[in-house]
Amino acid sequence: MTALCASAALNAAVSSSAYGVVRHMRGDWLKIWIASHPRSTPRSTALGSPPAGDTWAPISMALDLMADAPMRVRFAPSPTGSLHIGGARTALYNWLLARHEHGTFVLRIEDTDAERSTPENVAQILDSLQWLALDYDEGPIMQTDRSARHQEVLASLLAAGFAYRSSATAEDVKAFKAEHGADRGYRGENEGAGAVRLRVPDDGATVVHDVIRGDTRFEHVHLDDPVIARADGSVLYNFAVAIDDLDAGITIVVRGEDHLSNTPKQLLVLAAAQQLGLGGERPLPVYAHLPLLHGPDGKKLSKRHGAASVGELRDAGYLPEAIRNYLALLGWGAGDDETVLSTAELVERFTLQRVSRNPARFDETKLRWLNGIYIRKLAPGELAACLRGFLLDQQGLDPDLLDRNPGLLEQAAAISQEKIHTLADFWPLAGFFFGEPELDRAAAKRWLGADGVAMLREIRVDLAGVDSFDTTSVQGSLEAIVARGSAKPGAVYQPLRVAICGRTVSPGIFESVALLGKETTLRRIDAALDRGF
RNA sequence: GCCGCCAUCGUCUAGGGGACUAGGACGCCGCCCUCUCACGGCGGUAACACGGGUUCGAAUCCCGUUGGCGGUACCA
Repeated sequence: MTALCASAALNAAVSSSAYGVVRHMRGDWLKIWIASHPRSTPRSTALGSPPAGDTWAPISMALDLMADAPMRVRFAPSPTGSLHIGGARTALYNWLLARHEHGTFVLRIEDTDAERSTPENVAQILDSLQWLALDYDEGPIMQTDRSARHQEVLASLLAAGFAYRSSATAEDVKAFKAEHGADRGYRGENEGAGAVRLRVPDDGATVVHDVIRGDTRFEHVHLDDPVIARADGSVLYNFAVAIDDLDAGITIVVRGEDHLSNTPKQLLVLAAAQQLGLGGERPLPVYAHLPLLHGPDGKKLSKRHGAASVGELRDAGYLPEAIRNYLALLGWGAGDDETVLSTAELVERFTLQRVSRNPARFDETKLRWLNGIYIRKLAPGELAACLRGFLLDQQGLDPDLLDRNPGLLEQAAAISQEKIHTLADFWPLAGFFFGEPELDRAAAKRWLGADGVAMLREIRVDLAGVDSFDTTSVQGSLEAIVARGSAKPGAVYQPLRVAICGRTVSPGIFESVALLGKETTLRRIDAALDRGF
């Protein structure tokens, strides 16, 4: 009992040191927030009495550990597909935590599923992380590279009787439950051959110390003996993840809530390894299970939900910093009413205590809004650089189109900046600066009727007489037309807009005409006139 | 089925016994600005899942119900 308390306190102290969060100090005892939800009512403990529960640790022990137990976190994606938004959010939270605490961020690739893991997926995940600017300090550790160590531990577990070989099938497990009750965990026999199962004791329970959810208790009697290695000896997730986290010295495992139910199995593996002295002096990690991300319909996020992967977000024209900001807000809040937070501010303010327990829906409209904010924050030159990369790499545009006229992209970017929400919005709005636009028939019908054509003739005459053709002079010329006629401003500007860009929407008309230049503007007016409506 | 997690506006959230007539942001609606679209400004719409209990007092603590989600693979 005493030993149990001490080891729990040890864990608590280590994890606490990792965040540097100490709730209370009383005498020789220090209260740590990990064992119950940080925002829950503190457990009452009489002054001077021995600490109740496992939220208290001796101060001396904690201080010792704090000194040399820096936080180590990891992100461990499985390369069975591209990096999805949920994975990106998990990576971001780990990264923010590591940077906030000056800890270490380890990347591990969980490729033990040879059937579904591919090098292409690994490359894509690495690329997505790099694009999001989530840099790691160690790794990538390939899980398959660690098979020697896995085999070593597996053999020890087998030899010591913590695990056994069994040929039991899913049907056997079902039959067992039919006989012993649906809530009774499966227990097998050592057959000396077959898959390796971990032996779960019937009595007792494993408690997951979760810094977001508090303690979650899993009664052993309900737990199946988990299969930890295939019949061919290759190890499975719940085994490999536990050993790898232990060996990497991970102090806190931050991952999706879908792993919560698996955690007791991993803890049981860890406990067995520790009893065999296979983990050195290292304390076990504590856990933080993040709420899941759902699609707009409340279902699990999938390919059907539009931009579900980081690559698709990139193709849709979102900026990495906007994505980091938005993803951070999905399950975490700064506590005040701030929603626009730069990455530096995120690092500064991020703590696990403020992570929500509720699942969140991925809603692209808010991301669009945030992305617009970040686009407007960019200097025109920076925006032009972003646009150039996007148009060339994501949209496969011919570089000649952009480079034919040096400086044009930056100027077009400058006058489009407050009108676009994503990089993808730019070309439909401002592509007419770079080549002949397509004419929108509805726009022509509305604005290039008899009145429009007459107005266009008048505009053509006046603009032909403008010499310097900068924004100011163009504006003066066009406003003069409005002033001397009885037409509303729109009756002057819209026909001209449709003539030069083919549609009713464009950047400011004065800026657009000036940037397009006198020659092109007049030519497009003539073309519209010739077309005859 | 079993085991577990979760439950505040349509969405993301603030809230942790009295400060709640429940705050902010996105969206939506209206007005202002205005050459279009945007941007910006102002205003509005809209939520404590339900039922018990504890308490002088519950969005907040407890229990139950309902609902959602996850796990239950020789996947991760």
